[in-house]
Amino acid sequence: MARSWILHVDLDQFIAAVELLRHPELRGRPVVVGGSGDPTAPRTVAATATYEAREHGVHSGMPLRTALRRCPDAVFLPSDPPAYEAASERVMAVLRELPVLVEVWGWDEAFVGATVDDPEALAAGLRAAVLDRTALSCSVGIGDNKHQAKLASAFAKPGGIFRLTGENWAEVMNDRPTDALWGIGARTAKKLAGLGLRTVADLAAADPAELARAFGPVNGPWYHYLALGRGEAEVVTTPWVARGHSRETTFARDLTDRDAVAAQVAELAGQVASDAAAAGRLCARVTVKVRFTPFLTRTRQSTLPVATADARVLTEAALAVLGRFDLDRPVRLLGVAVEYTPPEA
DNA sequence: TCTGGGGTCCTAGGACCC
DNA sequence: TCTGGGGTCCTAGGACCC
Repeated sequence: MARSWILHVDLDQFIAAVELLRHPELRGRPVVVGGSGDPTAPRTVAATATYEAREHGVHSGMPLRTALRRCPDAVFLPSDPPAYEAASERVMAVLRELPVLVEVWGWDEAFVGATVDDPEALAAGLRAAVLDRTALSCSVGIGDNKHQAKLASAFAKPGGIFRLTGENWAEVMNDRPTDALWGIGARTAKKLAGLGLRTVADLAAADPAELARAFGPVNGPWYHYLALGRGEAEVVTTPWVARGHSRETTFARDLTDRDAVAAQVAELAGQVASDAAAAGRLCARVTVKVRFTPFLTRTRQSTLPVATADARVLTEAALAVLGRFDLDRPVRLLGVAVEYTPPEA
């Protein structure tokens, strides 16, 4: 009997796979992608690493200098976001040609909604179509909702299909730590453990009211809901409307000069303004972010009297916000973020 | 492992208003 | 004048995700 399913399509090693299509001679070699491709650049991290590089202990998020130490034979490639964006669009276009609902969820993943008898057959069809048309491999998770489908695709990697529904949820998930759930990370897992809740089963059996006291009225009950295997089940096909936008830069060497700091903030504000104008959006609020050495991050924000995408106005506002910081320590990062007004109807 | 860049949503406290 | 209850907006920070 046909019923509705949520599938999560997750491209395998997406960035690395795109790079290997462009550089087939590197197949089988350890490859690390990140920054401008210079592994000696400080304060630069890996966007991804191939399985061959992972065997040497390299992983995404690792400083390139560390990756170079661990795997001196690795090939280091610069990150090329426009290429990944283009590859992503080709994949999503393939999915949209199929008789399913498609909700894009970032560069390398999408949720698919369909009503079918045999979801494994649909998943195999999606995988084959993507591989045939783009030469990229993906894994597919099948669930009753997005949360289950998302976890299922991770179990399916690489290049497989896995079904996680209400039927096998407890069997598959109950003994796993709480941070196996999508939306519970290391910090929350630790706090849960402090309450004696270590596994998904523990959390599923917990009192939502007690969780609300510890984590807030929305988050607490939400964690309980996740532990039961529940989640959003509606596939939204309308394009995502960004809530805001930001630009930030980590400097290879700390900034200590006030004027240099102000100049960088003005530069970032100008970029954000032109991004907003290009997107046809207005900015309602400006936030300046300063990361001091060592790694102490502070933000200050202000609501604009009138929403705008005017570069001069945004730059002045950002500089005024910057003026509220104590710039008494070396600065390693500066950022400017804006919150958009909802788009005109 | 001296720790990127770009997002989203929630929380808590205070201001302010009726 | 020893003092309620609620609603909304603003700000700073935290957590999580890719």
